[in-house]
Amino acid sequence: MARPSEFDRDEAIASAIRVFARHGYEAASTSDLIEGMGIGRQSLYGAFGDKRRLFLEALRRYSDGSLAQMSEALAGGGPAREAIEAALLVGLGSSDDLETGCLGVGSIVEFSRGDPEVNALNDAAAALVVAAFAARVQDGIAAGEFAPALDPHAAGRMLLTLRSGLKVAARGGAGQDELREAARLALRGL
Amino acid sequence: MARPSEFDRDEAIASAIRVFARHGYEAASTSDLIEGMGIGRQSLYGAFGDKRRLFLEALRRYSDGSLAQMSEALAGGGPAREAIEAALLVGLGSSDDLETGCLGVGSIVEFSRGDPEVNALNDAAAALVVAAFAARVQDGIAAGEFAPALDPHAAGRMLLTLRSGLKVAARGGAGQDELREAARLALRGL
DNA sequence: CAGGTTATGGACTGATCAGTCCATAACGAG
DNA sequence: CTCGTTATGGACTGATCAGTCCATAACCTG
Repeated sequence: MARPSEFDRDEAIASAIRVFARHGYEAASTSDLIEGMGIGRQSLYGAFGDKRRLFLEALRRYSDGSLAQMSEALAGGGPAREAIEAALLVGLGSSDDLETGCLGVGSIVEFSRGDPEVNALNDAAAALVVAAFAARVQDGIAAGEFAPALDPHAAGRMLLTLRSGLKVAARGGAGQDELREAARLALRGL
Repeated sequence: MARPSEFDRDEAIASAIRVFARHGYEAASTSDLIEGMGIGRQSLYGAFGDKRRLFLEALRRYSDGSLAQMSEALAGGGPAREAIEAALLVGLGSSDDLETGCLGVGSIVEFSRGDPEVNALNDAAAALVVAAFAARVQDGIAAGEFAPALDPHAAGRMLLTLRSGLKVAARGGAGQDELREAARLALRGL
């Protein structure tokens, strides 16, 4: 056969996610990526195509991981309100770790609606997050925690919007306590 | 004396705000700025120093204008809830106008806490917005609209976070109706 | 009208960008 | 051990970047 890769593809993408999350797409140079991923230039192009395709793969994987974290939080057994609060706050990146950022929010802010493939990834991810929130809201209504008149899907969209705001606040330096208090206050409406 | 400028400085900055809001700081080239502002290269450097100082001036002016818009909405005579909802939604950029963006959120996402001067501008702007929200919340408590136990300052921070989320949603393509519904739902907690 | 001053536009610069080329290295199959 | 195949690293390319230089144009004061 042939010479095998010297790097682990999953680890390399995880590193690329960090680089893109820190700098954004445009401002992350291929040299940043090579250094951050610990691979050679030709390996990057051979394994991932080009910077854009690497970014799309990183965005897809980031969204998958983020949804998994939130789903796990939402699956918690306690009251719906507490599970939703936990899902809102999971993986935000504390003030200890100022280098992290959200690839989803970052790509929306950077590209707006200008890139069809980014749109498709973000739209799909948003639909899944909204659905996950909506399902837990529905549970809460059934359990008598929330008002019966509440529209679960609309509540889900509000919670996604709120989470975007929390991510911006976290990236802007807000501490864990401020974020939690903001989440709690907004959740009082459910 | 000397030859006078052929362009209006305020209009040029307003144009620069549009260019930076659309592309972000890094991705806005000096050629984009020159074209968007309708001035020559040397005029840009002569009048504004360099790209970075132009950006800082644009960010300052954008924040001033944004605060003015929100203050005007908050000063509306009706119920506090309606004024706050209006302030949350003002100037978000509808789906008709997909080119606009928020320089404040954009700079937080792009720079995180990495640029001290950007930090200072954004921190000052955030404090003013939070204070404006908090004052109107206080009014609402006094008028019996909101729960007396509500902490106005914490509510103000939540509203700023919510507004950031709404801006991300707007940039991601959300329509005016979705944005309003999300704002209303989150406001039910006050 | 003349002279000092500032604005303007176009050519230019060194640096950096994403992406390619190519010689070489490392592997499995025979 | 040898050969075909794939991975790797370093040099390289044309394009674009932010910012500068300079000759010229336009204005106000005297």
